Amino acid sequence: MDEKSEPADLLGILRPTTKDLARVAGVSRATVDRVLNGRDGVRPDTVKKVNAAIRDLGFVRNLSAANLAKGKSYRFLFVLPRSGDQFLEEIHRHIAEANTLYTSEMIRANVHQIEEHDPHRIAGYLSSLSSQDVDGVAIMAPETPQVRDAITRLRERGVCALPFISNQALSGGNWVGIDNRAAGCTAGTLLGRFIHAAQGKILVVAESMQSRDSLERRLGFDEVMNNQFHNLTPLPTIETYGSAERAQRVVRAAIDRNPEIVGVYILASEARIPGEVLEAARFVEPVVAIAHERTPFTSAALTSGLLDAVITQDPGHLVRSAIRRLRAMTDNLTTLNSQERIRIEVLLQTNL
Amino acid sequence: MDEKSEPADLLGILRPTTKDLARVAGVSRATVDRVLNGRDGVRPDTVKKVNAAIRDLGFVRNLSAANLAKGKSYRFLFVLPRSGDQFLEEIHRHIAEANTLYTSEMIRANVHQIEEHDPHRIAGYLSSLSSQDVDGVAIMAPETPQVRDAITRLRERGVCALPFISNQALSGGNWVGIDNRAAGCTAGTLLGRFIHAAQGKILVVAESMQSRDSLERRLGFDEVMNNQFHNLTPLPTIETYGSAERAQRVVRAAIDRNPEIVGVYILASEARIPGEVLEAARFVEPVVAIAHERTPFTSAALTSGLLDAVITQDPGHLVRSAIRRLRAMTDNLTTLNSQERIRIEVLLQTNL
DNA sequence: GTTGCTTTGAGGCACGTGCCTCATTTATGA
DNA sequence: TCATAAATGAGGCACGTGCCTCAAAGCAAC
Repeated sequence: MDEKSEPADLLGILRPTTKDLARVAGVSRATVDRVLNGRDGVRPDTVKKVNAAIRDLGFVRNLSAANLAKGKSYRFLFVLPRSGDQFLEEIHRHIAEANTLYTSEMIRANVHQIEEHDPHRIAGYLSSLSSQDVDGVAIMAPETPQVRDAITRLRERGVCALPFISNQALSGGNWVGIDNRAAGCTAGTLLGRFIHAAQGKILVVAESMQSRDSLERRLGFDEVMNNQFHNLTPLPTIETYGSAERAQRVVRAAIDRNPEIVGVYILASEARIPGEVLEAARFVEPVVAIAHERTPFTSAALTSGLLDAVITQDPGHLVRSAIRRLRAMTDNLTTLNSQERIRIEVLLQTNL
Repeated sequence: MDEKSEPADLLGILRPTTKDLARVAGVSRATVDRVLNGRDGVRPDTVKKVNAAIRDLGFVRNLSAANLAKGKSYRFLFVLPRSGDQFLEEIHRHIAEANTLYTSEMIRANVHQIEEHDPHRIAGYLSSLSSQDVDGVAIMAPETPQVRDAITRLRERGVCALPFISNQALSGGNWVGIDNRAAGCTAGTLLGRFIHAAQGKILVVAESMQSRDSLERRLGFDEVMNNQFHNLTPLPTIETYGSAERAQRVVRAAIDRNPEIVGVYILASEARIPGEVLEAARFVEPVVAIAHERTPFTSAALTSGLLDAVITQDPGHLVRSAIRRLRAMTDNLTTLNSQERIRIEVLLQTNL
């Protein structure tokens, strides 16, 4: 493997076909086909013979040929919240890009937008989908029992379902998004080490603590704070519920109540709303601030010095990874899944 | 695009074929074939008619069918230095993994190892390759005129060449690896902000400053230091040349000469050699240390506290990205290239 | 009008697999 | 032993494209 291979190997890839399988297994191509595609009416020991041939020859189905024969195309659907923040806009843009990118591979990804805070409607919509309409669905939705059940039933109907960005507990590693606990830890470590004050309090702002993402980030953040930075005291999470007016009120109040604030951690994926409040606040002492997701706002805030670091996941990578994962799931290739870890990126003023 | 598409769209992807092209353009399939594959002997206005049909129908060649018909497989080659550091071992492992992952797509990647410090032999080996043997080559080699020329000639012979991890100036963005200047900036910012001392010196250790990577990292690092951290003075780069004995000597000497060292930046991709010297050094005051690449050594060093941050690029992602890029280049799909940016990852004790 | 050239058409086979049908063989139970 | 069912084989068509041959048509110069 490490050494240069034989020229014969470099010269071309001659892979065994179903004909070879039939020859080696001593059966007909029809029987090979029955085994390969799991049709019944084949004696167990015949199945064994064919499987042995598959193993011996190292047969791997030629997906191009199979897809061509089946006239197969991959129809994927992204179910996203309607709320139009800057991060989601990027996601939309990258789905459109991915469509042109993947046309030659017969992949088509559509988008369905849905009210984020209505689990019933999300579940209802998912229930309306069948394997007739779509091969795989990437779902970005808060974790609720309804959604969880809808996903389970969707899978039972033969549609691949992939939690997207918002984690779902049931997924068991099979989802696309960052490890939010690790992201919270990263935020905590950077904040702790960037702050030079002997002690002080940390303001923590989220959109809502109902989402699993925020919870996990806060969990990782607190873990680091408690273990490593005893001089710093994180305040209870302030929730904006996506409202600028409310953000203005509650953040302002927290700042007034706590003059010893030396750091700010914005958990929310839309940092603009709490960010603008902070910008107006003008702390007496310089405050270290960290937020999530690269958006026009956070990029500008890094440059201006309002933010000191931004922890982000690349939206293009998220989209393409989801598509690749859905395709792999559709084709029953489990191998790929472990490989598509989404990386946590740290943006600083100097590496934008 | 943002709204749910018509059921008809979801129900299946019926894409125009060359037959449709022939019908719409009012020519035969043979002529369509001549135009599509750039054969000559077609009148200019006939070409125009076909191209108009391609545009009107939004025709995109079905790559699966084309590859099947051509019996095409992708034969790729990774040309890597022989020096067996831990980072390269990971690369090897991921190439092997990628091979099983991509078999069903008719992709095969081999490895050729070569003496890193002999540009002549590298150039000679590259010259021996032709499009008969291989479709694309990912090359990890220091930038020298010989190698540069060999790459140019390789491309002229119809073999895709892709600089891999080690940048080559000529590549013009078409390479796989991180932005090393940005990585150096990241190192500088983290080091500067992690250090709480009022002032001090920074030890900078590289394997060799002859590689473009190291130069670019140092460039970004100095930029940040000069602009933002006037209290810190980076020392001239110490080179280990990959020798533990030499590292021991020169690093030790630098430490003895500069008692005011408050930070260490290890540029080299193999951090183990200088790292072990540092470990033995036992500074009087705690020193902030940053290195590159996740390896068993750096991971352990983060956990033990020897290192405070590791800036890394995911080897699996590098390998898979290179393969996808080579395939796109082979198929003349330029779109993908911009999308395959490799992310700089920051590892801390808390997010391993 | 003839010759010689260029351009176009018609048709077919191949790639590897999926999915049919129909005939034939083999095993099972009465 | 025979009837019936289960298992297997033989063969063919389809998918969309690449690539080939050979014939026919168009076109130019003589």
